[in-house]
Amino acid sequence: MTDQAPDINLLSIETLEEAAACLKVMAHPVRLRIVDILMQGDLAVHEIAELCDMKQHQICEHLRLMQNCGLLSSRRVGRTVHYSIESPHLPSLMHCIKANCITRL
Amino acid sequence: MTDQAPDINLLSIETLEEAAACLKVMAHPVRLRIVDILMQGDLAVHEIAELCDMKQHQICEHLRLMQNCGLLSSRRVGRTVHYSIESPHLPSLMHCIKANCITRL
DNA sequence: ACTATATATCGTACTGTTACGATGTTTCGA
DNA sequence: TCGAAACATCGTAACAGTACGATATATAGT
Repeated sequence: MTDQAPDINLLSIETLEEAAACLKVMAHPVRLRIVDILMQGDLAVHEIAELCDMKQHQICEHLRLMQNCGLLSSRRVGRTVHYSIESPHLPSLMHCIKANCITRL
Repeated sequence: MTDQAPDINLLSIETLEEAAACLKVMAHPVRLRIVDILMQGDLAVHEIAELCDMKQHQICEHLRLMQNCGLLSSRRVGRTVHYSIESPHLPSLMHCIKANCITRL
């Protein structure tokens, strides 16, 4: 005989997958740094690349990934493209990550 | 000539990687469900597996992963093993995830 | 028009994650 | 001590994420 599992409120599969997908996007050191940088002001791709000490095309891909999720937005300024925080949730999420994911969660 | 990147406070690589590793662990729908369940009370592996509608050995691996990170702890009770939240940061992180990663971040 | 700068994309190789069946270990009760 | 239940681990196959060089597109200045 198997004991019955207790009654518990479950989040729906869709909700869980949505949250997991969001966390997956944030679960990369370079993308965390990009968000942290953009929270201090909008910047062009080559400036972000310089601050991250990485090739531009790598930064591009991380930016594209985050833009596709609605986390970031971009606007062209002459030859450069400036990225900025788009999601209003992103700063509070970032603060929470700093508060809870660092020095051994 | 390349314009200089502005002066900006950067989180260290170690900090970023630590935070990313923590997020990676949470970035899975089943593991989110397990944490959500355990926040409502400690349970045995087979009960968690039943609630998640998954095989025991899959749940075991997710539990082990989270226990190895210090997120969960376990104690044996007769034939069963009960898992519980170990990290004091986990509940607040979970609340933040629910608040900021759902319905399109 | 031509060139240099800035950004974006593509194909591919590499690496890590996840699922799954099979097998091993621990504990309880007959 | 034997069998069943509960939990854990292993090997492997499938899959996703990442990095990298090469290449493409867009813009400004000459």
